Amino acid sequence: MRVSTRFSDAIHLLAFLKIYDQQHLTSDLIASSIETSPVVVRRLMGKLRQAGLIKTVPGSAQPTLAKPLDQISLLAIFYAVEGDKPLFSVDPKTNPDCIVGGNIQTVLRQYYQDAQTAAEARLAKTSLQDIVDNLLVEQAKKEALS
Amino acid sequence: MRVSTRFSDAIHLLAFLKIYDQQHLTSDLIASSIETSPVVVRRLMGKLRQAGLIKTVPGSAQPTLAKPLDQISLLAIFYAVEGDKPLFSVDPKTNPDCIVGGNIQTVLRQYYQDAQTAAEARLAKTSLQDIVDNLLVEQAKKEALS
DNA sequence: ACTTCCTGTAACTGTATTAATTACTGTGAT
DNA sequence: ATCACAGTAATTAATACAGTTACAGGAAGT
Repeated sequence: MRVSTRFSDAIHLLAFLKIYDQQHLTSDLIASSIETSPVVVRRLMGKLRQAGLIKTVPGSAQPTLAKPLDQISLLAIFYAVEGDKPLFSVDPKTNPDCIVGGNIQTVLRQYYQDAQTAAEARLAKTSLQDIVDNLLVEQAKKEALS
Repeated sequence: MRVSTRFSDAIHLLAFLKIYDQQHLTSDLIASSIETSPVVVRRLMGKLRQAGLIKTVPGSAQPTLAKPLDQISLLAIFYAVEGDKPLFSVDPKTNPDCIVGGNIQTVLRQYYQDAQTAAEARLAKTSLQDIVDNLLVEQAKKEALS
């Protein structure tokens, strides 16, 4: 397994909402920053809205963040777009008549959960505020060099 | 992102080598425990051999672990079969003329690396010895109930 | 009110990844 | 010498994503 770019794109989208906070923010404009299609953006916004991270009004081009930046963690975004799917997947069916095949799922699940929890704890420590701060720092570095 | 069942299957395979340590261990027999095809097993064994975790001799049905159980960590197995691929992937190309699009990869890579490292640290703490021990405990539980 | 722009979704397509299958070469064991 | 098996390439099949098209309905400007 492997996490799709949905997670990255969702973070991108939310940061974009903050940094380009203006009246007219269409899915087309956001899509041009992510370099994807507006439909993908709208689908992402659907998930983020369901998770209570943004507010949108159909027809109006005015999506807004539903919470302060520092109260949106990367983990919340991860759950919003990747949901329940575990990072590590166990083989759903193995030979039950074998000491290994009959018990491996039970055993692995526990260790996999530990590993995933460790990663999630790290994601929980970072907020959108950190991301936006870093984006602006990186941008300033570039401008200083040009 | 998401880790394929290769990782689980590789752990399964190695545990099987230990628990059914006998003269005649064909890829067919191992495959019947994982419930996959013998070719998949041989491919997995190829990667595990390259990583120095097992020893095999073509033609002989006698794969063996190359190290003591407690010196094979889940992380070593993970690297052997999943290698370089990161858990979280960043969108390879976003709009460079945008504050977000032009800097998001740099920023995310850092936080993604932290999260992955946290997960890997957890995998490093668990050895095949732990897995085999747990498999036998689970098996004993089952037998106690029957 | 009417027109235009936009969102929210469904349906379909293209593509990449993974596992399964087939087939072959070459080594080991008897 | 024969049989069993490993190693590996090539093909097929299944699945998951992202991209595209299409359209119904809401919002905004005139």
